[in-house]
Amino acid sequence: MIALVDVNDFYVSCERAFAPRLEGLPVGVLSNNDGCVVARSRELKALGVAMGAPMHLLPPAIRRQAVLLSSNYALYGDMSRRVNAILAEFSPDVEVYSIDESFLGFAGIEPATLEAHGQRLRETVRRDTGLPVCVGVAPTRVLAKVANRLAKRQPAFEGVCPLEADSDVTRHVLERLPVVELWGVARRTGERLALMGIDTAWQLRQADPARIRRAFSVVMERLVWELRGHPAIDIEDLAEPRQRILVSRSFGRLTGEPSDLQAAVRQHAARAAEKLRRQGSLARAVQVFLRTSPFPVGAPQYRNSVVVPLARPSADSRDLLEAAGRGLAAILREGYRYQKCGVMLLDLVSGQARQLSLLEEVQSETTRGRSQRLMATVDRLNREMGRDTVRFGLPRQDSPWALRCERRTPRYTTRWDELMRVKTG
DNA sequence: TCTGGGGTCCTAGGACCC
DNA sequence: TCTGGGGTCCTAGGACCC
Repeated sequence: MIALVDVNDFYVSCERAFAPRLEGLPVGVLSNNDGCVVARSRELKALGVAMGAPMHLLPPAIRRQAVLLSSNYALYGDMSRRVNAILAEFSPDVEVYSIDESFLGFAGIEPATLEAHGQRLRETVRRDTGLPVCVGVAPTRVLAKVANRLAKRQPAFEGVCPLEADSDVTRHVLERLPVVELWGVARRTGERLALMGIDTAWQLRQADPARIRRAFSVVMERLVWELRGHPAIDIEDLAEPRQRILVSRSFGRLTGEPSDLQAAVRQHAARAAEKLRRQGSLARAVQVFLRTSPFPVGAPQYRNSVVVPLARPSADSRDLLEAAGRGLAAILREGYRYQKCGVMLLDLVSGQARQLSLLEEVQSETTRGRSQRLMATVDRLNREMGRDTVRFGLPRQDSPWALRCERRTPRYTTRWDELMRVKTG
């Protein structure tokens, strides 16, 4: 059996764990730039605020009533690590799926004790972190997702719901579950399934896998098997290095200044390079993209991207920034007001098992060693002394592309200075 | 004035080769 | 005048997730 453990309204629950006065209030957490609502408490959902609703379009009455906070990723990331450390005590086999969800192998646990095991897990997480979690247990990941949803919505389960592959309960549940509520089915696929007369999860389970594969893809076929209780989905091992690394941001306000874009692209490239080195990889190409805002009606639109191959695989910020700068120069057009740009590192290879190319041999061991030591020093200084202690190029004060986050709560668990301010201020 | 960010997988179709 | 066909590799873009 597989358990899916999921923190209820994760970002909101993290905020509440440190500010109990938020309990019972309609609370929302906003995306970068305080743009959209990306997490909602039960009370905020009840007010009709949709996931992803743009903040500036919320009715004034709701904005007055609700507590809307900027996102505090340092806090959420740290809380997530704490939760997973606890989960590891309940299973030797934890797959971290996202910041607020993990799959646990529950093999070898007596079916009769599954529920009690799940309840102990819930209580431990609650006691040690203050966060509420729900647990769904089933033979496959897709069914565990369904079970988790039940655990969350039906109070009778008290947060833990086991679901067998073949039972009257399972059939009853799947018959009432719209197919678009399933993990892996969204609007587009839902529309096409509806044309085939498939509206519920149960109908999809009963469909012919070969037919589903022809009409859609192997992904959808696996979903059918999973619904029947046959495991067909492997989750990527999160210990595996990423295949691409992306850093992108919307600007705090639109800008057409080439120097703004250059500064932003350099910063994104530097951040991406840090992520690259953290996972011990080298990149063979750098992609740069930019775009105008799709929202203002009538404003001229432009979006473009370019891939710049590197002469040799590199994790040196100087190489990556240089390539990103060339890429930007190739696609930047004047006369537009840009909303977003980003840098993606592609074609990643392991730093150890790197293949030597002819070109690469030209670079001496000495040069390579020097580059690695320099980058290691930069990363260490930034880690120990704070982000941006060392950076490439000149900092700019008050740049238009700086993020807005006016409503962020203190980083309680990772910054002493901010914690002290809470206590004394 | 203000509309997120970072990933994955899969497929279609073009480029290229013989 | 007639202008192949099949295989492989790669990339862009679609769809989805949290």
